[in-house]
Amino acid sequence: MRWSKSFISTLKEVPEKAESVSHRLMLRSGLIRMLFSGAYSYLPLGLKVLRNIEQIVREEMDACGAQELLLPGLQPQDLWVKSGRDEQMGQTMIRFVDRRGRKICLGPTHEEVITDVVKNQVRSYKQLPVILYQIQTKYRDELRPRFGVMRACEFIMKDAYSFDIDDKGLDKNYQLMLEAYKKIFSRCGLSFLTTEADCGVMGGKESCEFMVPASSGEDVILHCSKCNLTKIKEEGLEKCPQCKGALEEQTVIEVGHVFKLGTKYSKVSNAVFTGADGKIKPIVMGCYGIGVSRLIAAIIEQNNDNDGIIWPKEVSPYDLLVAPLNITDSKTKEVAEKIYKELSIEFNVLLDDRDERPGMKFKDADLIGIPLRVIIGEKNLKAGKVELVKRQNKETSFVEYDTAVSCIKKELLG
RNA sequence: CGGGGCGUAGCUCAGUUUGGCUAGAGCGCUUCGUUCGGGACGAAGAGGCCGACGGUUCAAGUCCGUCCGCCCCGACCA
Repeated sequence: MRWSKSFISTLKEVPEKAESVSHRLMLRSGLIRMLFSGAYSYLPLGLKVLRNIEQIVREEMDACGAQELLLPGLQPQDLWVKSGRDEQMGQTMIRFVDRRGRKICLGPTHEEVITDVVKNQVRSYKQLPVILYQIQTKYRDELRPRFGVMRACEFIMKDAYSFDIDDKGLDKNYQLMLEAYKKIFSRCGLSFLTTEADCGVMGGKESCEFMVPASSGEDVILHCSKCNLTKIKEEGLEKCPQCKGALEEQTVIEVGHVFKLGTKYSKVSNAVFTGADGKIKPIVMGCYGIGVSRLIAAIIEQNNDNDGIIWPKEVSPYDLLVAPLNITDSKTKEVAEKIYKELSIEFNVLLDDRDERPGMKFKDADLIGIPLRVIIGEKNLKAGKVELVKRQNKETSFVEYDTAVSCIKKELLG
């Protein structure tokens, strides 16, 4: 992509309304724009990041045997009345009546719908176990949307559901998902903690949350550095209940939550199967969520400096930024174009071909945070060299420009 | 929904206390020139229903009322 033709628009000044680091940087680097409180447009750069995260999620889900499907965002309110969650959801669920007088809602989550789908397909124990997942927009009329995409009324979630014949099968799939989640968050460049959690309106008997330590987090956990116990903050709790060690508070962002649901939903909607023994039993379920859009904010919270975002390799909107400092110099342009064209075959490359001053290019490059950049300047070119800079630590190296392509390739693959 | 803050150019903000001629600055944008390794400089331009509606007044960005929107804290939240 050529910057001069792209829809990238950066902001020099800090938007006053954005308080959290990630929200500010998302606005400044042109990832998102607000439509109204709680609803955000993803601009091309932001969408690239979103797609990269989705890709990681898909790969890890597929790797553990989960199959992707897509459920409707529109749901009959009736399903929620049956599961007993209609009242529980309260005003968080967006409801309306359609022209035929049908009571509809915009899905805040999909346990009811997936259970309905599965119960109509599964008859026998031979069809189990199965794990299904989707990546989809959820709608929640939040009491208080905040911090940009951190808590929005419309957001993207990966939700997976496992279906087993018994608790033993559920335990196995639950464990499988825990491991997949760890891989996903690691690939996203996050350091995270897991904590036992309350099942809340989901119901079920066991649940685990994935928490990303960050100053703008909405939750607070207590961590014992002695025995590594981590739990949601409770009033009155001063010493570690396990080893009596000191507890530290840490604000965190919840990026994932997994639940052992058991038979809560299968019982009410009669999702049953015939076992090997000929007996009819309810399907044993688990559900597993990741806040995909929220992950972008969490990643930025943990990967930034005063100059801007520092994208982890796998989620970065581009692999490489090619920055010719003076586009009107023919040699500079020629070398930049050559590097750009040759590397674009294999990688996502952004070419800053704007006729702008170097200072502006450096500032923008730092802000949008592409992990690696190659700077082509007249002085170095005269010595036959171009400059490679890593965004992470601004580490700089010089390479001969006729071998630049292979050097960069090596760097990108390494 | 309770408490607090704020709405003036694309962005950041003056101006409102004490009403007064044609509403300002910086950045950004357009054109020209000089520049060119960390958000340059000069010149000339474009860009505003001062959130909306109603009231007070000879006169409202400024005072009063209602509404809308945005941000923060709280309650709430897979």
